[in-house]
Amino acid sequence: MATIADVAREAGVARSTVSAVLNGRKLVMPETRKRVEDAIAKLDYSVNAGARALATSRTMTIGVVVHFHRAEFTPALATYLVALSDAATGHGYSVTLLTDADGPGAVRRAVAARRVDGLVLLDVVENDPRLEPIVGTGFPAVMIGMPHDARGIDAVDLDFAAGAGLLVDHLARAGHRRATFVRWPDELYAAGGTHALRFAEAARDRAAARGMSLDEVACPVGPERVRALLAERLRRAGAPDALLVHNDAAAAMLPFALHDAGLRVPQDRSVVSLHSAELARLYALPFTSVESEPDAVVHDAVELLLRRIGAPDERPVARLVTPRLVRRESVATRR
Amino acid sequence: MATIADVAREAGVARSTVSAVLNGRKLVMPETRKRVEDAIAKLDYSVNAGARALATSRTMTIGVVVHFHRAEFTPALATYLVALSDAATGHGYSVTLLTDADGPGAVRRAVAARRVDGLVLLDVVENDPRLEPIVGTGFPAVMIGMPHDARGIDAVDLDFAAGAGLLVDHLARAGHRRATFVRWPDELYAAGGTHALRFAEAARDRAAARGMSLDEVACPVGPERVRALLAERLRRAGAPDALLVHNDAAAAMLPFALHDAGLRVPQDRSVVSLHSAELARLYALPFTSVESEPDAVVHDAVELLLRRIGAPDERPVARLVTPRLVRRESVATRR
DNA sequence: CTGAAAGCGCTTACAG
DNA sequence: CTGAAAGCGCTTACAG
Repeated sequence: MATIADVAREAGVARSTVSAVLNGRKLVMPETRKRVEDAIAKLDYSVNAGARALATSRTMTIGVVVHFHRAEFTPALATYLVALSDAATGHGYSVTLLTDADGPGAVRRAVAARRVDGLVLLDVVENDPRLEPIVGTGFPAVMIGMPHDARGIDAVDLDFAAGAGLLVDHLARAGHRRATFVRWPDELYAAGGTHALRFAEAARDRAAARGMSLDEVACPVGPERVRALLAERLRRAGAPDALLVHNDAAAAMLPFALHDAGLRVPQDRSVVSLHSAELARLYALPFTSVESEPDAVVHDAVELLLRRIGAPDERPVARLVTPRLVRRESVATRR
Repeated sequence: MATIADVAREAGVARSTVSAVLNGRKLVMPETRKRVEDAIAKLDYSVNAGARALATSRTMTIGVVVHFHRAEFTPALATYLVALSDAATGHGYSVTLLTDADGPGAVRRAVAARRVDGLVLLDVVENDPRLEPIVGTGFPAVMIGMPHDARGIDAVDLDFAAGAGLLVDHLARAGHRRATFVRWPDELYAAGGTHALRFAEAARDRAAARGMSLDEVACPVGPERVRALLAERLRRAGAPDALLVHNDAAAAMLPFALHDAGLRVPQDRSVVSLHSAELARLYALPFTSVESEPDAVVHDAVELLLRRIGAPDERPVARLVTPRLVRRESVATRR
């Protein structure tokens, strides 16, 4: 493998001159530059990333910290990882995966070994143990998720409250005065799933403001149980003819539960939902909905992180991604 | 951040002695070792991974190359990525993500910049363009997937032929003489999805050997279309009362198609399937099946890759992971 | 505008 | 068993 010394020799210049044309720092005579570029091409030279990192104290890599529970069951994770890698590559950064059964250990080791210039933490929840190693250190990091106390760390997330507002408004404008709010199980709210809390609070507030009443159903985990529960609720006499859904498992099973109950959308039931974009694709969900915005969220996260790497001492930032309503004709107008 | 020089000073020894206790290469007097270890603890010292990499020419990181098409639609990808990262971490390696809309570009750059010691290529297909940058270079790599021509690169995959054998045998032993073989669309076989080919060929051979006849149905893409097609085939007069499935979309929709057709499993239809483990969990599939073995496949891939990094010149290896039959009472005995 | 020198934080022969 | 020195492949002041 050719080194910068080989290139310098081939071009008949000093190594520092090669370095100068490599990273465009200094002005180099066009003719000299040409000689260097020819030598680089001839020798098929590439900068050794590790050597550059040692000299600059910049690894040009970011670590993405996957929540250890997340690995279990998550069609969305890959989308975020690939999007992160693409976004980072666009800025000349690499992405290294930080996973660990033991949670904060992977973060601590990566930071200590100076393997990464910054961190992206996926799916941050309240009191997330992965924050421990970096809180107070000023190490550049950005959370995807929005815990109540950001502890001085930058954060990006979809604006779940605004999403709830869009969906409730959509039902209200269609004339619905009552809706079943199919939501996550209570444990999730208790465990600090802040997106769930933000959605639920906003949904209740907006519904109240709109004079709409909400029947809440906390859905369990597991496709079969969800399907059975939903079918039972749908069949109940006097059930509202609109559904507001914030629960991926429920959204996925809802078409089948509706089928089980012999109900058509939108003729018999209007449905709106907030769920992950991957879920919508995987199950071809036919509902008017607000979807997660992995590309936008990741784009902002990388942008914030790189800014933070460049300016570690600026005030922490929280950024909410504006949700969009995707219309799919699952809401009928009521008189 | 403390350096090895700080530790040496603190312990009153030479840097090389610190290095020796760090990587246990040389014998160090117990008392000296203790002084060094105390200094390390006191200064909270960690080796700078980049500096070590420069000195040893070993980055201790492996690149995982994600097929650019895969990002689109794949609940299984995250499982493989997390499993890879866990397995690599267990051997002291990091994992960096190599994605690129332009396919081989990411591989070429990572190798040229000496960012990685080796590569894991996920979901390799026939004539995979990601192989181009490394074929013939001897750069350590292992494919997950088993193209017809391995081009000198190590490969690991589930033994799809053996999986087909297990499933056909299971139906045959239960007395079935005919089955509908629900398979992938023709395009997939044409495009070089070698797992599909290996399964199909083995299924036909084994069925013939068992005196079982197979009605083949190539399933299209898209949940709704799959569901409709399956329901139609299931209702047909004289349709076989057993199904052999190798198509994830079809497996996912089959419970619903059976429901649409008013058929019960196993009373009306026996079903066996080979599909991804993630799919089985996500949809709670109730079929006796052979599932992908992400943990075993990834374990073997990492093992082969590390061996290859240590011995670049040994002959290429192909390893098949033995499939297991998971019984779920979806097959009834016929007389 | 160009080049010689020092340094980034390690490891590894090689003397002692 | 321990230590001084050279080197890994870069970048960056600093002279010229």
